[in-house]
Amino acid sequence: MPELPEVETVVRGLQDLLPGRSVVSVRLGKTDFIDNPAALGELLPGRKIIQVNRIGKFIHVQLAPNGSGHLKPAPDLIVHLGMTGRLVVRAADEPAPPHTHVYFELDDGRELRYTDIRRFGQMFLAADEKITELRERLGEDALTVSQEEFRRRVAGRRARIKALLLDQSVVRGVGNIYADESLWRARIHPARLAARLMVKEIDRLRQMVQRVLGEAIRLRGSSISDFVDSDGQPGGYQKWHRVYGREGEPCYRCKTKIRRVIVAGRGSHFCPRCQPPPRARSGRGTKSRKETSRRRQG
DNA sequence: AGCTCTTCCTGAAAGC
DNA sequence: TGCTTTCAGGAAGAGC
Repeated sequence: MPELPEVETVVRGLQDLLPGRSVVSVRLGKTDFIDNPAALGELLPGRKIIQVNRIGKFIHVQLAPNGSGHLKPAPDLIVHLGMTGRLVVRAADEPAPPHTHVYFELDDGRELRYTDIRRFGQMFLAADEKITELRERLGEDALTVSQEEFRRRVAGRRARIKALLLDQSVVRGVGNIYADESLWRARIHPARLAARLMVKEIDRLRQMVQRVLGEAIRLRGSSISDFVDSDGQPGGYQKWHRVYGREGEPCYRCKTKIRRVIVAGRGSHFCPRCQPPPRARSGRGTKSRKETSRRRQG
C-alpha cells in the first residue's frame, strides 16, 4: 500500500530511468480509473519526459510540449497508485503481469507500465492550472511540514488524531501504516481527539511522523502486499514496523500485547499501555468500547 | 461546517 | 474439501 515513502521510492527510480525518453504510443486495458483515457493516446505520443516528481502520494510525470503541436495542449501525466498500483519500466518484449492496464511505449524499446489489481489508483492529464489546484487541495508535505504549520492544521480540531493524519488536506503523504507507526512512537492513542492533545504531543507527533517517513524512505518503503519500486524490487521497512500488522504480539517497549481497533474507519494498531486511550467525557462507569458496529447483511 | 461512514475493487484468508 | 463471506484500505462522495 503505497504511502509517501513508497511513492518517493518509485519516483526516484523513475527519475533515473525516464528523463530524456519520449513516449511513442499508449496502449490501454481497463480504463475505469482513468479520467479521460482517450486523451492519453492523443496528447502524450511524441512528447519527451523531462522529470518525475512527487506531490504527496501523486506521481507527476512532466513532459515537454510536442514540437509541432502548437494547437494541442501539453498537460503532464499524474498517477496515484491507490492500494495496489505499480509503475514499472520494462523491456517491451517482456511479458506483463496480469492487471496491467496502461502501457506507455518509450523510444528505447522499453515500456512504462501501470499494473493495478484493484484499480483504486487514479490516472489523469493535468496542465499547470490543474496541478496548482491539486497542490492547493492538499496540505503541506508530511516530510517537510513545519512545526508551526502542523500545529495550525491539527490543534483544536475535534476529529480523532488518526483521522487527521490520514486526511491529505491536513498533511499530504501519510497513510494507514505510517500513521500507526508514528502514533506509537509519539505514544499517542489513535482515537484521541486532536483538540485534547497537548501542544507538546502535537510537536512530538510531527517529529515522529518525519522520523518514520525518513527511515522508511532510506529502506525504500514497506512491502506489505504488493508494493515494488520502479525496478520491481520490494522495500525493507516492513521489518521495522512496531505496531502495524502486529496484533497480539508484544510491544517493543513494554511487552504489552498490541491491539487493533477500528478508528476513523481504518484498522488501527496500538499499544494499550504506551498509548493510553482517551477517557470518556462524562461517562459514568466504564462504558465498554466494544462497539464495532457489526451490521448484519440483509 | 466538520466529521464519520460507505463505496469502489480483487485476492487472500477465515468461516462453516 | 469446497464454497461463501470477510477483510484490507486511498480517497471521493454520502450521510449525519
